[in-house]
Amino acid sequence: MVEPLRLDDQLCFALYKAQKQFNHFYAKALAPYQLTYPQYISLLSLYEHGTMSVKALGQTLDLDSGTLTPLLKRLEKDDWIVRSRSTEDERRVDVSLTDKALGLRDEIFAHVGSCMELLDMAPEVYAMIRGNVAEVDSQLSKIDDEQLTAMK
Amino acid sequence: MVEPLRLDDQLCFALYKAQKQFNHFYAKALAPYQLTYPQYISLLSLYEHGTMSVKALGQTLDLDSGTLTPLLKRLEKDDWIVRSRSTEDERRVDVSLTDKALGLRDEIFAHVGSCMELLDMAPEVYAMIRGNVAEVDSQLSKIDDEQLTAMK
DNA sequence: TGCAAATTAATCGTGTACAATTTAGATATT
DNA sequence: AATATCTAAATTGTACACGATTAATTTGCA
Repeated sequence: MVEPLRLDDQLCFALYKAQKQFNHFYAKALAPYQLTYPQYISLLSLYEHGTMSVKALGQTLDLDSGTLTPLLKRLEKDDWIVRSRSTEDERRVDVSLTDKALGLRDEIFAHVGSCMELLDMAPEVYAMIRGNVAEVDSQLSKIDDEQLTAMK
Repeated sequence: MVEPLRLDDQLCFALYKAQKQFNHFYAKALAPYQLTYPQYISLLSLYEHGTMSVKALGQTLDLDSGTLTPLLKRLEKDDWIVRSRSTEDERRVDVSLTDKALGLRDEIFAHVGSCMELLDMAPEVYAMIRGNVAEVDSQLSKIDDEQLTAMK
């Protein structure tokens, strides 16, 4: 007597689909700048924190060097960022914004901001849902890997 | 005077991170069965709807053949599904579950169900958040691609 | 000082995603 | 029937994601 798992009842699936919709939304919104969503949030983090090591950037985005290294190389090729080996600690690679990136900052913020208005959602509702989703993230992160693997 | 976009204020980023946490959760929960999350939801849809064409399966998951074809080939190699060219319409490929998949159905549902309890979230809260996220998905899907590209 | 342990990026392999193209088969129209 | 149109799946190319490994440095400590 096992409860069947229906796809549309599940939070994971709702998140999975919504995240893909956002990806599509940003693909269109960012098309003028030839940026993907992961590239865009990398720039957002750099706008917010300034020059950072790959490690530090990865911590703000929950991404490791296996994802970031090729992504940052593409951003560098398109002149959004510069990667440079730190002189004080040769293990580190510092990522900094180019003049192009700094110059386009306000324009990108304004453009994305106005695209966002098409979502037509009240700020309080938006913030509430964001908080709920962040809470789910937080709860999931508390689950120990061992708890899950020991389950079997 | 442009409003700066802070990463942690944004719904898209909360969704992005929560979805990745769920991926990690399912990677561990599904490890005994050697299934990835996209493979798992493909099986869920087949458990729910029975044999389906690649097209129909893709419609339930919002995925196209570019993603599904290689994924289904892997599921077939591991004896979860069988792909067979339809006789009535030779363009179609029908996907059906194997005896292994049908035999493990209840066990998988029970196992994932008990892993899910570790999330420790009240059913009403879970359902409320799922509904909110689905609503965001729905709102995003209403935005015309032209509206966005015309924005520039 | 000298060397083991820890840290940081980069690399490699596997598995999605998705736009765009191709191929084959079905359907509609003349 | 012949051709154009449409449809389904596969293929190709680009870009993440992430676990695991490797290489180069730095740090801790005997």
